[in-house]
This record gives sequence, C-alpha cells and structure tokens, in this order.
Amino acid sequence: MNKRTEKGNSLIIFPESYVVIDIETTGLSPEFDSIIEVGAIKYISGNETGRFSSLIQPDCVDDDGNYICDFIQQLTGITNDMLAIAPTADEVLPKFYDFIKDSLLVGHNVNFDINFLYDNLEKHLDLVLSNDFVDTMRISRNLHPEIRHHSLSDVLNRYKIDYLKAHRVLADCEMTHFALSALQEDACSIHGSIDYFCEYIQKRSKHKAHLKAADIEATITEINEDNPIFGKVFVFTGALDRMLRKEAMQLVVNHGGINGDSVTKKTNYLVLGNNDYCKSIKDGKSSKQKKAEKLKLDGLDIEIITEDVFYDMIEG
DNA sequence: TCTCCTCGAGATCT
DNA sequence: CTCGAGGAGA
Repeated sequence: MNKRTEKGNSLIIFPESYVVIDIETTGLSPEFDSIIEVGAIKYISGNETGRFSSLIQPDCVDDDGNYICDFIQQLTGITNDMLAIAPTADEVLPKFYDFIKDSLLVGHNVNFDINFLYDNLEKHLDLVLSNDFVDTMRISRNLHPEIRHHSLSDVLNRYKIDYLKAHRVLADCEMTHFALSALQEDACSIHGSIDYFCEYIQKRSKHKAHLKAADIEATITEINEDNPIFGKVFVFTGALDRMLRKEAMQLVVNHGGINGDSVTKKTNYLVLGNNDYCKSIKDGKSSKQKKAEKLKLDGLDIEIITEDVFYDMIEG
C-alpha cells in the first residue's frame, strides 16, 4: 500500500487564491477504482481566472465490458459511450498537473480527491502531488461542531445555495467555491474575523486537550459531611467501566470530595480503571499506580482502590 | 504545564 | 480521515 509520503498538509484557512478540484471515479477505493473525470477551477484574489476539465478513460473494463456500473452512470450522468472516446489518464493528468502547478488546492472532503490523484499521478507519470490543501468539510465541522452532517449538499443547504447539476466536476468545483465563501462569511459573523476563527480553533484544540480536575464544580448544594468521601482527594487512572472519568469526578465533588490531576502527597485515594487499551503499560501498572504504591510504603494516608470500591464509598 | 501517542466513534467521497 | 478522550513522560 502506498504511504503517500510527499502528500501536502491539510490547512484550516480561508485563502484568497487557490484551485478548487473535484474528480468523479468508478468507486470509493483509490486502490481498486479509477478516475473517470477530473476538474479544476483557478481563483486569484477571489476571481476566476481559468478552468480545466476532462473525462478520463479507465485502463480496464469490468466483466460485462463496461467502464462504469449503473450506479455511477446514474450518479454522474457519465456514460460508457462517453468514456469509450475519452482520452486516457496518461494524456489528461499531465495537463491537469500543469494547470494546478503548486497552487493551494480546495475541495470538499478533499482527501478523497487528493488520494486518488496522488496515486494516479505517481503510477502513470511518476509525478508527486505535494500541494497543501483546504478541506471545506473540515472547516464546516470546526465551525459548527454541534451539527452532525457536513456533506457538500448539507453545507450548501445551510447557506441557502442551490445545488444544481451535481456530480459533474466543474459544477461541484463551483459549488465548493461557493461553500468556501459562505463558510468564510459565517466564520466572520460568528467570530468577528477570520483570524479570530483560526485562533479559536487553535485554542479549543489545546484547551480541550486535557480535562482539568479543578474545572469540575459541584452541581448540588447540600453535601453530607459524614460520608467517607468528604474532604478526601481522589485521583483516577485508566478508563472506568461504568462511566466516563468526568462523570466519576462529578460524583466526587458532589459528595464533598476533591479531584486531583496526579498522585501527590495530598492524594487519599487512587481509583483503578482499565489500562488494557494502553500498549505503553506493559506490567499492568500505570505511572500513577506505581507512585501511589511508593507513597503508601512511605506511610502516607493513601489507598489504592478498585472502581467497584469507589462506587461502594459513594453509595455508603 | 506542555507535547506526543493511541484508540474508538462518526462521517464523507464515487 | 478527523476529532475527542485519555495517558505517558519530560
């Protein structure tokens, strides 16, 4: 399998100059399917300056002597007759490669197109596709993480843009260009400016990187000071079976306990979860557990308990 | 606190 | 493929 080592980077930006690309294929797999149409539209400072498109005749036919199945014909409107007189990849791809040059590429779920093009350019022409790219689907997901679906038609619908003549390359390129513009406007209205949007994404990915124990506040006001949890410092290691760690930490604070991020001299209980999934733990003990065992030997007030014991303490 | 790693869940492309 | 959750180690 091809590793695509020279592949460019996926960027979350709103470029002023770029080339929108789209392809149609015989199926979803770059390994087993072929490109049947390739298209690109170039924009410089927001204005279209040129376009390129061509059908491509696949290298081989199926058992019935067809280039494409009924489903793809139906989807794209491209027929076997059209492909029978189309140029081959060896003729088309050099022109395409020359058209895009080193431009920043834009597409919807553009990894799909990039992977097909990368493999075909390498296989047919020994060319390397190392252009960086912008994925409008990825931008849409980052802009509206609360929304589940982000297909091209979903995005266009959201911005009240008509999606006509879908699934031909040039039409899809135009639509993706419109989607990028709409996403940019949306990002500006939500975050004030493009810079703020990009800054927001950076911060969010960093900020959400780790759950800080101190960030969890009690959701109830009356806490029973007599329960065994009260005033004790809890630390978790591994994944819990019965609930998320965040939920367990919520239980701790709601019973008057205190959460810790790591095992220290102040820690009273280390709750053991599953370490199975973590391959870097070879002897079954996390670094937190090892530290807790050492502190216990030193005579500190720390107990290592199982998940079940923890729940018993909560209920008792 | 920071960076890097692994894993599972979802979703999209034709 | 991307993202979020969670962990390890410095």
